[in-house]
Amino acid sequence: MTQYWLMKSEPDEYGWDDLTRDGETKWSGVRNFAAAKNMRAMEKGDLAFFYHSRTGLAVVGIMEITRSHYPDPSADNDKFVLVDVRPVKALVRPVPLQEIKANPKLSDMALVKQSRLSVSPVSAAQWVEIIAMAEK
DNA sequence: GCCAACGTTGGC
DNA sequence: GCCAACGTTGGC
Repeated sequence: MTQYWLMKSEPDEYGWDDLTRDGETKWSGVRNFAAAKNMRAMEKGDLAFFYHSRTGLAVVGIMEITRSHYPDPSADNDKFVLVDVRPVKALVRPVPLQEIKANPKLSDMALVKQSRLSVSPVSAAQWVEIIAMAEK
């Protein structure tokens, strides 16, 4: 069963355009236990939204997890992991945080409830809802 | 750029 | 093991 996720990055640091240019990237730099736990739960083939934080504030694209978690060589212990991701496609229209917050169907999203969590789970219903919003 | 929220660290 | 201090994130 495919699981769904949402992963944040600041577009100034590493944005959707960088990912599409690279074709694939290692999702690194996560130093938060809750986020790392979510990364450990990811499986190859899972899908994830790419969210632009700070200066973008919108869900912009869809990624696929191409490699499940493995140790982060830049971490000084084994608590933190990496996954590999590739871009699947950009959303027809980016879905802004404002609209997500305004949508009662999405009020339970970790993105809304726990804004600082950089890697969070998305339910199938939430996933479908955001795709629908992008196609409006 | 500011600051609130919250996760982590470290002294006790 | 608790909790105050500190650091980081991310919306505004």
